[in-house]
Order: sequence, then structure tokens, then C-alpha cells
Amino acid sequence: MTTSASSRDHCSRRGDLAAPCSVCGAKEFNICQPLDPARQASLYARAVRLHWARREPVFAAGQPARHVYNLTEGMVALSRSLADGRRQIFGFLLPGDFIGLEAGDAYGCDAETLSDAKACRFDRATFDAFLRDNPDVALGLVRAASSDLAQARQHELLLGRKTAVERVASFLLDLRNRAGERHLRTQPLSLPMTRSEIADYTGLTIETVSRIFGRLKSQGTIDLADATAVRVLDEARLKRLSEGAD
Amino acid sequence: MTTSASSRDHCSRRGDLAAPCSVCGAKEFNICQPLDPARQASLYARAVRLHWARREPVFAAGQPARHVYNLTEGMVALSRSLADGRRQIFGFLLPGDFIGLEAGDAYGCDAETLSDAKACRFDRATFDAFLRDNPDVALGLVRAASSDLAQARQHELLLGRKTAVERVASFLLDLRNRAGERHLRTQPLSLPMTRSEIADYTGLTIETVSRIFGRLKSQGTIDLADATAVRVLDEARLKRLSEGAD
DNA sequence: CGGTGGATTGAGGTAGATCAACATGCGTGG
DNA sequence: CCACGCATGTTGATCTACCTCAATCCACCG
Repeated sequence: MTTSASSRDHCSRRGDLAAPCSVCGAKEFNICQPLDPARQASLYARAVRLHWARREPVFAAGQPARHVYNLTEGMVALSRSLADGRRQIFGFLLPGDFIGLEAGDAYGCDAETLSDAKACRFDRATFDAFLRDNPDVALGLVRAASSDLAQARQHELLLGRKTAVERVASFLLDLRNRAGERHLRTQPLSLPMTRSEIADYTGLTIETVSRIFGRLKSQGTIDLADATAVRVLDEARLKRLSEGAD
Repeated sequence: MTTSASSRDHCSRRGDLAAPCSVCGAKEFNICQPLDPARQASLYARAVRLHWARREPVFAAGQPARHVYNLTEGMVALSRSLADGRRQIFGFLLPGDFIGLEAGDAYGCDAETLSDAKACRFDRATFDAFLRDNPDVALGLVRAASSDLAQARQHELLLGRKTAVERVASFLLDLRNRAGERHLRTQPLSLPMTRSEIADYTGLTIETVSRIFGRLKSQGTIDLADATAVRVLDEARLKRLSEGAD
């Protein structure tokens, strides 16, 4: 996992799954707005930096929502399960994403690391106060919240109406696009989640996911060095597959 | 469709699918907070009241998001479709719900009336200005937005991991609960949407939805006077069915 | 090495889709 | 008021995409 930051790009991020921002005045802190340094520092001083290993819980559904996290390194999955264990994964968070922002009094889903991960943690009260003093940042978060909803709806469409191939292709393209937006590596694209987690995201089974990866590979649409890294060889085709053509 | 409002309940709503609020100072206006009358009036004066027939578009995905609506009567469906026509319905809005709040520059989904419907329409700029002056109302909307996300995730779980029976049972219970919260009639519960729309909400087909309604009826779990009105006879059982028991 | 947790691959089963026929209700116009 | 047509809903028969179960493979690690 390599990390470096160009001094020219604001909030530029390199490497695989890390995103310290070198411009905002604080390492491993991702509110990418040119804040006045005093205010920045005051919030930063109250941030607790955390480090998890792979497959550790960040929080669980139902717990009192005392903290807000900003992920700086690694990936986190949000999910909820039925009583009998069937699980739905809502999304895979990338460095730069906030975790637990949308919660009311209690977290509404489980959050678990998929890889080694780091985050800044803020007390909810501190964070709210900070937002009250920084309406520009707050506005950004409102945008983020509305994009979460848009993404959830995209996912509903995937789960309710797409075929297995369309789901897997959409999953790959979406992850790739989001990684690209954050300047993470997209070729090969890192897949720290297991087939089981991809299955729980796409509403399929492990076996179906595996078979479809196999089919995409033998078609020459993608290449898999190992199970955790995809190289997209024919993006146009993948796009068509994700929308029901072919 | 009968409408009356008790003078004791704030924002109490009666009847089937109508929700004028008699306390907020303006008929057919649902920001249920005791606003100072001057501010209330200023926004109310700029609201345009609209009336649609059944199956009319409110707006379509991709259109510039110039307005925000507050539904006062009837039901509206939010959906998006794939190029080949497959459609996913995200939810059915009830009187009191806002429409188009979450949009960025453009609406992210199609909104269509399921019945005769009325709404107050506000210019986005007017509305935003109003919110800026009324942080309490704005806070309420933030809550509403976060509950939209919670609901979307509930729906993702339904679409990704529930069986057909569980989906239909969940749909009925959810609609019933939301109708109850707004003091709309819940017994019998009005279903202005067609089987096709229920199918597009549950990710099933018309036929499967119809068969499951039939099964629930012959079990004695529900009763259907006609296709558009359900009476829940055994709520506990319906709840168990929605969660995978039985 | 052997053991363990993924991932892949194959064979067969099934929930729900699809296709098809029919029923029902409703508005329209004669 | 009835006859017709159309939209919606129900029900049955069959099909199939994906699931389930099972075997094998593979990489990593103590």
C-alpha cells in the first residue's frame, strides 16, 4: 500500500487505499475545504485517530450513535442482517467517506472493515458544533447525504431489476468510478472484499458471483490476477453488460 | 374521500388520503411546526397549489430540479427505469411527504401520481431562503432526509434478500405503519397503486404479487374487498411472514 | 506438511418468471 | 340500459436463472 501526495493537486490521493490529504492542514483528515487554520485545528485537535485490522466492527446497528468517522485508509462495508443471518450489504466505503453521519440516535446498520483501515473519529456533539460554525462544510455534507440517497436508489434498481451479470458489471464499474474520483488505483482495481461480501452486495450467492467473474474473464472483458484484483480490459463492453445489452 | 380535522390534535389527519393541516395556519400545507404566522404566511403566499389526476407525472428524472413539493392529498410513486423499460419503484409517498427535496440540480427519479393528488409547490430558491430563516424547520428536513435513507436501506434489504412472501408482507406492513403515523385510514388500507406498481416496488412480477395476495387471503391473514383495499386480519402473522417465519 | 478459509466448478433443484387463458370492472357511446 | 372495448387482475402450465449442495482447488500459515 503506497501513499504519496502531489503538492499541486488539492486533496490529491495516490496509491491503493489510502487518502491522507496533504493540503487541508492535517494528515489523515478529509474535509477537503480550505478551512481557516484555527477552526481546522480546533476540530483536528479533538479528532481521535483509529486503526483497525481487517474484519473488525466499527459499530453495530442499534448502538447509540456517539461518533462520526471519516475514513482515511482502507475499506468499510455497511450492512444489515435479518434474524436468520441473511445479510444485505449497502455499500463499500472508500477513503474520504464519512461513516455514521446519517444516524439518528442509534446507528442504523453494521459497519465493518474489509481491510486494515484508519479513520478520524469525532464526538457527535463536537462535530455538530463544528458544522454549526462552518456552514460551508455543512452544505457539503448535505450534498454528501443526498448523494448517499441517490446511490441507495441506484442500488435498489440493481437489486430489484437487474440480472446477475448486470449486477456484477454494475458493481465493478461503480467501485471503479468511485475509486477514480478519489484518485485511488483503478487498474488493477483492488477488491479487498470476499466473494461472499460481493454476493451480499449484489443480492446473489458466492457461486453465482464466482461464475460470472469467470465468464467475464473468459470473454476477455476483465482479467483477474488473483481474486482480489481486477483489471478491466474492455470497459465499453462492461458498461453495456451492466445495462442489459449483449 | 372524507376530510376533517380535530381541533385538539396538532396536524391530525383523518380520512383516506388527504392531509390538510388545520393548525399550521394554512390549508393544504404540511410543515407541521408552530411557525410564527408572519413567516408562515410569507412562504404560504408563494406556494402554488397544484392538482393532478391519477397517473400524471409530477416530474421526470433528469429535469432541472426547480421546485420542491409538499404532498397534501393522494399518493405519488418515485421510480427509475432502465433503457429497456424495466422499472424500479423506490417508494410510495403519502400526504405530508416532501417530493424532490433530495435532488441536486436535476431530479434523480420519476415522480408520478397514483391517484388524484394535490400538493403545494415552492420554488427551490424561495424554499431554501425559507429554510435559512427557519433552522428548526431545516433540522426537521435533515431528519426527514436521513429517514429517507433509512427507508431506502430497508428497501435494499427487502429487494436483495427477502422472499416473495416476505416482500409483499413487508410492503403491506410498511405502508400500513406509515399511513398510521399520518392518521390516514389503515383498516381497510387503501392501495391506489396497481399490481404492476406493487410488483415494481417489490422487485417481483404482477402474477407473483397477485398469487401472494391470494395466498394471504385464503390463509385468513388479510381480506380483500376489492383489489384496492386490504383489511389486515392477523397482523402478528403478517409480521412473522415479513421476517421469514412460518 | 496438514489445516483452514476462501474460491472455483459441476450437477441438480426450485422460487419465481414467463406465457397464456380467462375473469372482472368500468367508461363510453349507441 | 345494454354492448363493447380496454385495462387490470387472477389463475394455470411450463420454463429458466439462479440457488443449493457437493467436490475440488488454492494460497497462506503455523
